[in-house]
Formats: sequence, C-alpha cells, structure tokens
Amino acid sequence: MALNKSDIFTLKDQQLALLAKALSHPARIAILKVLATKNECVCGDIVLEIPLAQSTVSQHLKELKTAGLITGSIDGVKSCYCINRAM
Amino acid sequence: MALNKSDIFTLKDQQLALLAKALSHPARIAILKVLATKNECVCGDIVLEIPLAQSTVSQHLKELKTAGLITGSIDGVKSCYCINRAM
DNA sequence: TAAATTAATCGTATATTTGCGATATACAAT
DNA sequence: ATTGTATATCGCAAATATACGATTAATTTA
Repeated sequence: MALNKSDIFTLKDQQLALLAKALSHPARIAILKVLATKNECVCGDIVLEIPLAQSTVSQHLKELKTAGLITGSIDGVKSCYCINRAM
Repeated sequence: MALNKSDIFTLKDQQLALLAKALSHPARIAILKVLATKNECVCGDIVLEIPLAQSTVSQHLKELKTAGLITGSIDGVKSCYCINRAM
C-alpha cells in the first residue's frame, strides 16, 4: 500500500468500516447473540456456546470490546462480558 | 480450520456476517456514499472519486454487488451501478 | 479498419485475519 | 504453599483480503 488508509478515507468512513468489521465474523455475531439473551455473561459460558477453542473465543471477545460493542469486567478469576447498550 | 464454518454457525449468522463484511472496508463505504448521492452511477465516475486504482475499485464494486448491496447494469461500454433499494 | 475508451479479470505481492496449542497470569480453594 | 480454575496472551501456520499493473474484451469514435 503506497498510502495509508488514514490519508485516503474520511474518519467517519473508517469508523463505520471498523464497526462493520467487528460484526463481519459469524463467531462474533453468535457471541453477541449469546450476550443479548443472557444477563449472566461469564466468559466460560460463552466458550461453552461457541464451538471454537477458548483462546479463539477470547480473541473475538477482545475484538468486540475494542470495537466498543461489548464491555468487560473482571470478577475475581472470572471475566464478565455484556453488550454495550450505550453504543 | 478443522471444521467448515458452515458446520459451526447458523446460516443467519453467516449471512449477517457476510453483509457486515461487505461494509467492512472504508473504500466500500465511500463507494456506497457516492452512489447514495448520485443517480448517475457510471463506474468511471466512482473511480474518479475514490483514490484507488481502477482495478481495485472494480474489485470493491464486485464485492458490493455480490453482497447484494448494489446492482450493476451495462450501458454500451460503460457500467452503471446503483444502490439496491430493494435490500 | 484503426485507435481510443471503459471496465472486468488475471497474476502476484503484501497485509491482515483466523484458529489453535502452549504458556502466562491471577485468583480461589485446599 | 500447593493445586486447581478461569482467562488472556504469545507464537505460529494457514487462509483470506487488499492493492496494483498488465492484459483482455467490448464498445465507440475517428
């Protein structure tokens, strides 16, 4: 790439694209659905619902969090994730 | 990948992810914006608005069309693209 | 017919994403 | 203190996406 994306496209277009990218994998859609139906949102529960390795689910959770679609809080040894309703 | 995505995730989740994927690049967002503001939607006009090579823009147009977000019709030597309002 | 125009496709290089096992970290329980 | 549990991160391999120039194909114009 000769030019950086940030030089080519508007910030708004880039932000919208990033949001769409966060939604562009079925695993992340599935995770969001799990979070949408449960209020109990411990990471381990999500891992049980999604047929992927724990490390992979953790990665997807991180991406959703980075995109601002979910929030995560630590409760002792567990991690609790929730849909970010403020979005 | 041991299993195919189609074995793991629901069809709905996959379809939604594909739609999001089509929107997950700023160039494609920008192209959609161009199409949204112009009724004249000749490929060459789009190429002039997007600072990428003609072949690259053509590729993005193809992806948007595959996703069903736009329609394309050939008018002589030109290609006319429009937002798919039926979506 | 020859030259120019328009747009799709091909081939290829590079970058990014995805997935996993292994490991690290942090707390809980014994 | 040791062991177990929960989750994040690392390192890597494979798959996919992105971008471009060159080429092709199909028209239009001179």
